[in-house]
Amino acid sequence: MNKNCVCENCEFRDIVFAYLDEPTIQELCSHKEEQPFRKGEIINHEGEKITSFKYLKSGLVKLYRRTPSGEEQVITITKPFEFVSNMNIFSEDRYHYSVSAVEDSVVCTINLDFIKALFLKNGGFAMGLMAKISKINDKIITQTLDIRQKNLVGRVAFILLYFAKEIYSTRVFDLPVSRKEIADYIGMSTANVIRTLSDFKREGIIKVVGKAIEIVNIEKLEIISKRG
Amino acid sequence: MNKNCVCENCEFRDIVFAYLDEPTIQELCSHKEEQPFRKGEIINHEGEKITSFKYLKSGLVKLYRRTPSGEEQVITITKPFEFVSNMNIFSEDRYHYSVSAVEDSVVCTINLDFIKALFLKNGGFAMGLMAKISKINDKIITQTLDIRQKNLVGRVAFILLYFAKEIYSTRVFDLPVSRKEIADYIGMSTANVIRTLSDFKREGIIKVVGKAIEIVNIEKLEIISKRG
DNA sequence: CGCGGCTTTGATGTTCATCAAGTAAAGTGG
DNA sequence: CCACTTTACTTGATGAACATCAAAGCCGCG
Repeated sequence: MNKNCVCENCEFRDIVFAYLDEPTIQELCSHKEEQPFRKGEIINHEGEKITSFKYLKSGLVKLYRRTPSGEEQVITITKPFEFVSNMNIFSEDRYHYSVSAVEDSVVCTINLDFIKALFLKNGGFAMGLMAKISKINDKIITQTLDIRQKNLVGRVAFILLYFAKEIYSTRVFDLPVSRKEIADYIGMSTANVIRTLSDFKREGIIKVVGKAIEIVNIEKLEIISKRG
Repeated sequence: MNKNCVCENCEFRDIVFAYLDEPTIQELCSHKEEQPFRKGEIINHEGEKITSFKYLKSGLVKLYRRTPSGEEQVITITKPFEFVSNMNIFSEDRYHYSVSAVEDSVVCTINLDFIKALFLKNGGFAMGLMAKISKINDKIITQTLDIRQKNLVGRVAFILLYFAKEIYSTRVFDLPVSRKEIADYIGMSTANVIRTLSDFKREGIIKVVGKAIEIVNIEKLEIISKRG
């Protein structure tokens, strides 16, 4: 199984596994495997069979699907302990969406049958997991609706604020994705995403050097995002 | 509680309550209340406290929210046994979205604490409910992504097919919503929804008289929806 | 039978995608 | 480590798609 079982310090315990007693956690831990992924690697693939329960321990991942016409639609980009690949483990036997690492990431994997058995046995665990998965689904739906409602500049502002506030908690960060991926995220063309970033730069709202972003005037960006 | 407890014939038993034994179902039934809603009435309101578990027994409902700027965003329109108001009963204490009846509807209501207790006690029930809620969330996300990817005509075609296939299972039906509500659903302007319907009519793909719709050439509509 | 809301259509303008062409950056093989 | 190749980024010009505005028709309801 895994070499160094450091589940003791895992944030996840507080969230979903809070209801488990020590022996169960030990057993869970012995069923667990940690898997590292490099930036760009695919964690799971649309259509693949779901055989394990996975959650992101560290890094950053992108949830996406491919449209019939072959383009990529980014559904969300999310950080540790939001196990986006697992939204339908109880309702489907195959993944509906793909997940890939947009930064070097570590994923913890537990046999799905083990989790299901635990779910059946332990009501508190079941409820914690249900709450967590509902929250994630809700976040995705809300974000999608928020984006849909905005125009181009509003969307770009929104996504910059999302990275700054939700993901990195700092006004200075490196974009983890390409301009095209941002475009696929907010449903715009790549050219116009770049154009809008250039506009923001010209107006002194942000500083951009390649992937490096600094939000200079966050208030203005908030206004643009809201008004958009 | 309720006068005539006809839960025996409720389709819901097969879905979520399949795991419950007869006494529990009887108890559940005695906790249940049926509530009728007229077309247009609000079933629950964004921001309201969630105090009960609700599911749609008959009719048709619209899940929506109001944007900061006051416009309505329709999230989905759905039929019985897809209890859309309950997607976050385990993760939030207030509704994030509003639900209203777009046709005369009957909603079954069960005290939330009772459901939660059952969820904790009965693993099978918990799993059934989890699967159901996941499925609904997934359906909403998939539909939103499908719509987002299409252009105007594709979206209108998609929504007509949705009513014809998913909701009414017939090529001839009455639109349960106004043109504006369709526009709010697919994220387009009302005028352009109407224009597109007129175009379809002119091309002989559909017949439209007020709210009455007949899909004449369903194959063509499918092509438009897919290509859109 | 007249009033108000929903629907319809045309005209106009804005927003945004697409195309093209050029530049920078990042791999890749010798 | 450098030349080469490829991929990502950038900007401008153009046109298509779509929203908005306005005016008129329709329909249900008091």
